[in-house]
Amino acid sequence: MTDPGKEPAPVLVWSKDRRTPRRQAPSVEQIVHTAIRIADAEGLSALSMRRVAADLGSGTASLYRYVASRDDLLDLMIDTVQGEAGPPPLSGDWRADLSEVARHVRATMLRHPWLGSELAGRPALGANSLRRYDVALTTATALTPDITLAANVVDTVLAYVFGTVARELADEQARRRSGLTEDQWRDSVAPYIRDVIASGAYPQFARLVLDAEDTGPDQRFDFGLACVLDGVAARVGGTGSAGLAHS
Amino acid sequence: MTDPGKEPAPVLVWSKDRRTPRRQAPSVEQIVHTAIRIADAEGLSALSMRRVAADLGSGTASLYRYVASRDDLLDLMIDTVQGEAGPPPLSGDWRADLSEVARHVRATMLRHPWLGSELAGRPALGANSLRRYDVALTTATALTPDITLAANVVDTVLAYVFGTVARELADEQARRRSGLTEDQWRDSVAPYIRDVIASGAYPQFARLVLDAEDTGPDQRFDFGLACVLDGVAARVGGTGSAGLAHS
DNA sequence: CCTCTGTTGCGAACAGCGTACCGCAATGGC
DNA sequence: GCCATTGCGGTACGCTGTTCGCAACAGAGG
Repeated sequence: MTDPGKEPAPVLVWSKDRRTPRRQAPSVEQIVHTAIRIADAEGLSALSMRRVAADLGSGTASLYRYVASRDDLLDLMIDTVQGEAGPPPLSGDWRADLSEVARHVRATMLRHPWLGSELAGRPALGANSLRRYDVALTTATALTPDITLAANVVDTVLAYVFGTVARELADEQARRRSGLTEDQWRDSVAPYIRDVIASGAYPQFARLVLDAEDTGPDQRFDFGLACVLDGVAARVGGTGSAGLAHS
Repeated sequence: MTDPGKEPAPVLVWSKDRRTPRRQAPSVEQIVHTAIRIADAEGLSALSMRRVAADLGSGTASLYRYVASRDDLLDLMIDTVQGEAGPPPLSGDWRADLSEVARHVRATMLRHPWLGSELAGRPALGANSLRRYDVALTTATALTPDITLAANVVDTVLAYVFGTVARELADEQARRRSGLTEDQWRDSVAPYIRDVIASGAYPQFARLVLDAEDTGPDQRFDFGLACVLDGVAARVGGTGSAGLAHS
């Protein structure tokens, strides 16, 4: 450690190595895949440009040759992930097909827990997102030829799916952010919930916590989806376009 | 402007003023309100601890006497905003009341565009959020006494609301992030959409863009909400507990 | 084979972030 | 009028996204 970093001192020619063996170009796909891997494994907060570059073995600034900004990278990650499972086969039965689309979306979000928070503030205009949307629209046109109505149906179903899965993910996300283990987290939330119940200000919530039989997230999802599809069927089903009648 | 910021140069004793007149304590409420104002006006990206402190006229480090971290501040902001409108009056008609709750939630999210992205990754356990949830549960118990089922109903409705409004906000959020004006944004999106349609790969989406009559976000919201409530009524309405029958 | 030129990698620097430490000034009690 | 206590906030650390400009290479032309 003889006087580190004070004198640049032109090194002897023969002692300077060829820096790095000139890594091959990372390419956009590699960057995006690496970023997705990091976000999946360690959460969005661990996803920095420096980190991606390090995992790729390249310099940080090099990434900007392929991706304009971190924001663009996130958009690319989202769209890549939307396309990772092929489109589901369509049976022609609109209800089964829309269910399948919904389950697909949920599976994608659960596989990539960062999707929920990231998708919230962005319009999904990527090629894969659009393909998914187009498939969903196709299934809905089996219910009604009116494209406006079909879009309303698809939007309703997808909104339900997104909202539900976002809440499913919220707990795990918060725990991860806090850095606690699952047990520590439970032990830190439990006393608060106990106080909330003991306060008596939230009687129904208390009843829910104490009495409810937890049916598990899958059943909850299926229940809500069934409700939404029932409602769509009731409101759009028979008629061609009387769907906008109110309440 | 004589050589600004180059020489610290110990100032003469009599020229050093009493620094700052010792501002009064900011208090948690003031901090949270200031933060909300900044986020509402300039977006989440403009919300930094330094910025909040500056707007409050206090030192940055002082905030940490009242708020443990930026993350805690965000949680406090969320819960404050959830409580800013009193609970809606309950009529006893579950459908009208649940609609009212849904409209309330939407109004809150639209008033604070940052709520969408922030709420996505957090469980809402604050006092005001819990009160809202409790009110929603109460309205649902008018539909069914089964608390588990009532919670499923409420979760379904709220998931739809959250998902829909999140998408409503997404466009505006993206535009804001890009820093473009509304016109610039439109001009930058339009050619892409044109290309997408011209590609022919998304026929239904193309049909939607070209043929659909835009009914406006309010009507879209009401349509989806009516669907969800229809579905809930169909699945829970008459029976007491047969709600989990599938598909 | 050499040189010249366009492309690409990336070190270093910059502004700004959240947060921890701790000296110092103002305040309350005597 | 003095001192002990309190708590504000300047400063600093390590991190972030992003830019600039040079170094190193590839391929073409002589």
